[in-house]
Amino acid sequence: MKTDTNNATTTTVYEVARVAGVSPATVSRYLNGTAKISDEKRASIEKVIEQLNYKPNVLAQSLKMGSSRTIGVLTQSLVSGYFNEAMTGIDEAMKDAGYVPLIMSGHWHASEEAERVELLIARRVDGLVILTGNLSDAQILQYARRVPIVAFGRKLEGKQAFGFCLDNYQAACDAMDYLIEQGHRRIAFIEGPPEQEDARARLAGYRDTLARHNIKVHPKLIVPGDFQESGGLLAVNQLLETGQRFSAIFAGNDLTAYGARLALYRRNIRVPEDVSIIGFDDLHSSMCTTPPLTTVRQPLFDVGICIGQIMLKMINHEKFTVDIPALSLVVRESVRRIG
Amino acid sequence: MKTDTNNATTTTVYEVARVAGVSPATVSRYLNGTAKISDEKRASIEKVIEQLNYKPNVLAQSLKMGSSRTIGVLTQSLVSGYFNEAMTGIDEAMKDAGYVPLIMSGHWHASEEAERVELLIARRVDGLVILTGNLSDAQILQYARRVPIVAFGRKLEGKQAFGFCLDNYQAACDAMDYLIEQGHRRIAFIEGPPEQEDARARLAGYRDTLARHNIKVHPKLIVPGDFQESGGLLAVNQLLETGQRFSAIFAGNDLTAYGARLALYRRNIRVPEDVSIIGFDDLHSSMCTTPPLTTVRQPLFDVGICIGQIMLKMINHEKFTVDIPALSLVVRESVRRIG
DNA sequence: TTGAAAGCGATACCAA
DNA sequence: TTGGTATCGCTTTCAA
Repeated sequence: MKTDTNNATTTTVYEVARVAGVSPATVSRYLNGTAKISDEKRASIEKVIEQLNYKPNVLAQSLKMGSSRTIGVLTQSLVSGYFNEAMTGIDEAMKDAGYVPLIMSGHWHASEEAERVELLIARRVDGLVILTGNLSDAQILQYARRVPIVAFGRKLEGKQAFGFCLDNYQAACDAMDYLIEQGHRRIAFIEGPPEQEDARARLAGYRDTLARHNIKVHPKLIVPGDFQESGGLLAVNQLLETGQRFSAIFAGNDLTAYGARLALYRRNIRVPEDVSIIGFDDLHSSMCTTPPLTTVRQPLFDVGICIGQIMLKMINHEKFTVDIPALSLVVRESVRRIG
Repeated sequence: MKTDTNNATTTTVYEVARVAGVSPATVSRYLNGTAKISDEKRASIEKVIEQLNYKPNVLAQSLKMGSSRTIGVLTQSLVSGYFNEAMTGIDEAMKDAGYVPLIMSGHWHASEEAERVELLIARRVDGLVILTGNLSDAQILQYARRVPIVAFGRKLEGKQAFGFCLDNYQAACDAMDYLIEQGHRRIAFIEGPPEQEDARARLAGYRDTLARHNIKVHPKLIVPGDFQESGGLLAVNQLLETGQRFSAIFAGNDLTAYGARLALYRRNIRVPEDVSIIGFDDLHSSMCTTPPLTTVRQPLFDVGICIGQIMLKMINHEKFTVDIPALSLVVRESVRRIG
């Protein structure tokens, strides 16, 4: 009942073999270089392939070989500069090995993430990359029994599973040290979603560094955010409306910093003359904000490369060691020395 | 010589059938609801599937059905907010129909694009979406003989091909009308890459609108850019260094506007008090620049939805009509009324 | 309603 | 070096 989608009849190894006067096995051997072929047949096959514009059906190959040369990537947002920088690295690291990423987004929603993972597995991806998200470690380990997994944004070690994260805590400490070194004492902090490990680590870095410098942690200076611009905007409004005094803001991430900066702009509070801002992530656009944002650089591209390399090793059952990329403070112009 | 990648033996319809005491055909029928099944067998199958945690092999299904339920998307950058907003729309539009996007990037390089397209076709995607890029229309039409194509960023009409673009020219005219209405006469324009149709259309809109208002088109006010922040920065530097006078800048796109804004900031030129800026694209972050950027909104998400819907129709050989989303000016705070 | 078997397009083993 | 053929996991006639 169903008509062919493609008008042109697809050419197959059989077709090529027939026209070239050889067996399909030989054509396959030619394609994969699996065995020596007489020059005569080789020439013939080459000609026919050219002439018929034959392209092997990857689906059939995958089925037969038990490997789709595809690796599934579960991201949380197709539009996030943060995730997409990592995606680029993954793609870069795997493409030379002939792997193609199949990307799906879980939108930070555990049940949707689980659904996507099942979809990816059903498509027989050779490996799975999970970029943060809300799945439990137990669930991931469970999936790892079906497919090798490398996760980013959580520590994980298992039979076919490996996960790592960057040292957000240390980087937050460094950022705070910098702020304090620049003379800031009353520093506001805009949180990220508490269910995200990274967000908690940054907050911890904030608190601990203050404590280490014997600066009182003022609870009113810690305001909730959501890692989005709107959260940053609201947070600063709240800070201002409740009359807090602060000379600097440590935003949970760059997006938050953007929102915070806008809230300040609205009230004619200058950055960095009146208030300093420091972010976290170093999104591409942070280079061009007004003023350019001082922030913590997350080397996401390198993370992606790293993920890809581990994935490759795992797929090939090779041992691997990991060199986790380091976070670093990038000083631009949104923080001013005071006092 | 090669060991199984997956430790667990994959369960198949045969396995399920054997355990459930039915034929594989019946299991398949159950899976697809292709025929009535006795309650008894149905229950039995259900139980076994559950117990064996059976998931159909999509690869095998695809091979058999001649459809991979995958649609290839050729984008130009994995990190571009511009493209990714469209991606989201495409994903949204197609996922309910069970289609999954397979994304590859051509990086604005015709030969790489061609390579990716071949890869996508080899994977037997059911359809292909081409987001702008540098392939020739002829090449695309050629590919369309093998797979249905919908292209964005070019007008195209063919047997299995359809392409559309947004009216960049008209939107550029609108933006210019707005600037002029606000009293601006000396308006600088930062170009995009001339090989991109959109860039040319915007420039044409700039020129023509000026002409229509009997305002002299001053060649020195038109400076090259590259649709990146750096291009915008350089362009403004050039403008300033060659001593041009201008009260407003029409940036070829938002990224360019960001760079331009930074160049101005560096020289203590205020926006919009001293110079107004208008962008094009309305990237998400343009909402939060300082000041928020007045720009032309490209409804990329809607474009994505539109692309997805057309794709679906094409795959199903249904007629379709297209309602091309409109561009619109979004007035924020980067343009000031003068004179 | 059900089962047997052919076939999707490739690969690789076994013989020759 | 080559060819014949079984097989990957599934769907779908065709018969029963």
